[in-house]
Amino acid sequence: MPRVSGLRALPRSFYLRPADRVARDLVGRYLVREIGGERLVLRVVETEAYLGAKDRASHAWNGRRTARNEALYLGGGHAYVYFVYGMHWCLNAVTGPEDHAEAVLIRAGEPVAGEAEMRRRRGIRGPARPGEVAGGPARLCEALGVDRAANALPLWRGPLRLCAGEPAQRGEVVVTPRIGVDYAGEAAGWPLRYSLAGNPHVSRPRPAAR
DNA sequence: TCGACGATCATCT
DNA sequence: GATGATCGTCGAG
Repeated sequence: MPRVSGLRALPRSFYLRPADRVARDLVGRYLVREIGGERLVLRVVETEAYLGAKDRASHAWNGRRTARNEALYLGGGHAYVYFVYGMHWCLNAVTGPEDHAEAVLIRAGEPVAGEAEMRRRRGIRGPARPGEVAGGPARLCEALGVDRAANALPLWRGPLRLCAGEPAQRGEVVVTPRIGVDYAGEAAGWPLRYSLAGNPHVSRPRPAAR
């Protein structure tokens, strides 16, 4: 398990860059969740960038703006949490200037602190296999108790925040197409998924086996 | 071990 | 009325 040293929240300026840059830079950082008197910490091992209006896989494709995705337009550093498939929540960090609607989907994390509580929230009894606790965007949200209530929260402070810590080295990050966006035409092939090479907590490691 | 499929519902057409 | 930025289960090999 990685060491945690001085969890300082990333400043708001960290997010005021294009989503692909932020997505790459978030790998290896820490996601801290304060809930129910517990501190839960994950090391981010997998992210995906969504590029807003020009990106067919994005909820903001073609300028779409609805009550559901309103948080995407808040500007860099805010959380965008949405509900999918009738039962799952997914967490994004909005990036770039207000109204650009770019974001980074946090897809997987490695438990660093509070793993027992995360297992409890996930309904896992006994030891968890690698990736079982937070290997996947919906699993990650369930483990951290992230749902609609976390939508639009600021990530640079408060009960849900992204913190510094050693970012991943250049050669440690694998870049591949995004997961589950086959419907998105050309955008489906864009290399916007970033994961820690060989890390067992990454979701769906099989297609990215290289 | 792997692929197929059903669950389940907010959101949009 | 259709469709997901998913996951767990089940059956086949």
